Amino acid sequence: MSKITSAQVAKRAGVSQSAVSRVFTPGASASAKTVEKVRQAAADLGYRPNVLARAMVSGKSRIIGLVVAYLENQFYPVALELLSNALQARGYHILIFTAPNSADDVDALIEDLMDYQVDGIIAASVSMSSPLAERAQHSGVPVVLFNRGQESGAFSHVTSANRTAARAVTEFLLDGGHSRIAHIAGWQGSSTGRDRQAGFLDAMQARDVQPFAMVDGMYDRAVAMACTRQLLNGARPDAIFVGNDHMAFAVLDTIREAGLTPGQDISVVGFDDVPMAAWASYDLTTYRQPVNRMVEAAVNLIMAQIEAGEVSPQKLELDGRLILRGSARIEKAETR
Amino acid sequence: MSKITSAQVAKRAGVSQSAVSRVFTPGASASAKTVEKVRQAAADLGYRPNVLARAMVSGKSRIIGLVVAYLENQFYPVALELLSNALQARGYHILIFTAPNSADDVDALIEDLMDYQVDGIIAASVSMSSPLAERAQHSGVPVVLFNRGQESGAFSHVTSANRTAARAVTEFLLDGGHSRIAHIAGWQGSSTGRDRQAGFLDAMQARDVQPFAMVDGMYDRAVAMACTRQLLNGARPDAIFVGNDHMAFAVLDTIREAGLTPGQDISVVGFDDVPMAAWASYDLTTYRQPVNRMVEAAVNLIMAQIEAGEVSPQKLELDGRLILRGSARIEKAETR
DNA sequence: GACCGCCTTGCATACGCTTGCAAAAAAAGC
DNA sequence: GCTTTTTTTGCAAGCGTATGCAAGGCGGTC
Repeated sequence: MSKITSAQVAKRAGVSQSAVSRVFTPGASASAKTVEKVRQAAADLGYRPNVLARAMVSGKSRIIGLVVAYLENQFYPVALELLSNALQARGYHILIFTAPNSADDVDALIEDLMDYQVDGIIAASVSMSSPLAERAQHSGVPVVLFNRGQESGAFSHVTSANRTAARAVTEFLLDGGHSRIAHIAGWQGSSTGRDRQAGFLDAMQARDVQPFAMVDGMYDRAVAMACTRQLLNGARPDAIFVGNDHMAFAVLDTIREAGLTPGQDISVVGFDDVPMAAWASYDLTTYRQPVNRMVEAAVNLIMAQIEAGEVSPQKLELDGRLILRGSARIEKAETR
Repeated sequence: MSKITSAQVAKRAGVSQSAVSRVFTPGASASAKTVEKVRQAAADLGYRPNVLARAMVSGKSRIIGLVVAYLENQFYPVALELLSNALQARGYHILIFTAPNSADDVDALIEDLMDYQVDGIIAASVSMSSPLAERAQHSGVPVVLFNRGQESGAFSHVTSANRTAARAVTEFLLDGGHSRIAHIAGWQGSSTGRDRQAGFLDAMQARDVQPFAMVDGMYDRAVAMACTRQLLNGARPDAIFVGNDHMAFAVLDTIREAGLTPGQDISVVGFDDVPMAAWASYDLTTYRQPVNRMVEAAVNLIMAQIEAGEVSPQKLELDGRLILRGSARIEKAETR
């Protein structure tokens, strides 16, 4: 019922309020016996410093705003958990904002977010509008884009080396003897979707082979299924490179629904390597994004920006690797 | 860079700071022209009220602490998203705390949580220790348990009618002509795990049939797989009722791995009806928890407690329904 | 035109804490 | 023991906002 304040603790310990504050402020000076008296009194009363009040005067809330969408894609819950743990370990916590679809709403949401005086913003799977960029920049709140790039140099971001990775995936399929390769791309409104598609095209052009088909799967299960049905109609591709695992599962389901066997009749490769990709029912060959390292990098970036103040934005691209499983035929020579 | 304060807006608008405050406080009185002047000045300067400062004086932070674990179980990301949206719609936001395993750590974490002066706590898939209960109670912070019950009358909670539901599931299997029914239970350290197991036993005893086997799957994929392998060894069950979908997927994978066909050789029924259960590769018959209604109820509960202050804890149990899919054989007569 | 009541507005204070400053106390040096 | 240096401590001023209170402004009534 009652909130205990530092003043109450001070009275009980027979010291001044500021003494109490100093005891609970790391790096402040206090004699051993003051510390002892205060600790005791605090324990008796069940006192804990009020983070909000502290935030007001210090200007640091120890809150990181996380904007997230696509939570149905397992990649994000996983990343969320890792991010939360990493930040908790450093004394920060995550205030969640689930992103709506329209860009306008995202702007409103970020405003909302900044009202909380967050120390930093991590935007996962969300692009930011330019006016917004200005706002954040102007308020001096560091922003890190996670798993999404930004051409305009305003923000830091951390992604996979999507283009290179997609190129590697495509080369793997070509090496596997596939010649009719389709690409169900990630949403073309996102940098990841575009970059992976570009990598796909890079590889195809380098080998001088025409894409069998290329469509935008919108990172959506239903759309991916519809695309797949379309592809299976008539002359079929012998391989499909899918923009992420979430869609790849839909593709696999659809292929089976058509009575075909993935990895045999058609090869399928995804992107992300979410835990589910390893589950027997899907057994999806996919490019593993290094989530752990991505999270670590994102956290380091935002911490550096918070602590150092002005830091020039960094664009980090991390390498992952292709994980071979059963959903895609493998080059003869490579078969062990 | 610069934070705009209400005082700056006041100066520009030629009014007092309190006038500015009143314009941004719903339900406060201000003349049309003051409102106009202030709004204009605020827009010019890009002013937004500081939520933290507001929280300090009003004592309401508009932050809800959410403690969550098991994010790899799709049920929780889904619930998280719904919760976040529902709360955002009411002007609240979620501060995330990912729960560790040990109970001690949970306590530490809640302390941590209360430092942020959250207006309420929603604990999903987490039990709370008694000392903690006292702390929260004493601080007057409403707590709602989500998808987990609590015998001690301290907190509100919202769950499915787990026992009844599990009983219905089991009866469905019995009606389907199964006689060697095993139960891979949810973690027996959780109320949901225990209640569902109790419901299973209720049904079995009512029909006077012995469980083929009953083991604790710990809500863990690996454990569930191990249990399943064990069960498939030698004389097999003809049906397995699994404590949640997350484990049920593991069971299905394991059954297939053994060369058997779920729904034909062995029936499998899960609990939750996460989106993935409907995916073709799993096609899992399962009991649908009414997540939408559960979330709605949890939000209403916590709001009521926040606004009304002292409210006697409510224990809500919502009904869901069995969703028939391909993973379990159906009673002859019911086959359409 | 004087009087009454109501809506607006500014003043001042409080919320719980940190922190610069200067005084007091303790430690160190001779 | 006395001065100098260092550490500890209390005082007081904020941080940005909400709000009770009293003064001011306004229209309406007779």
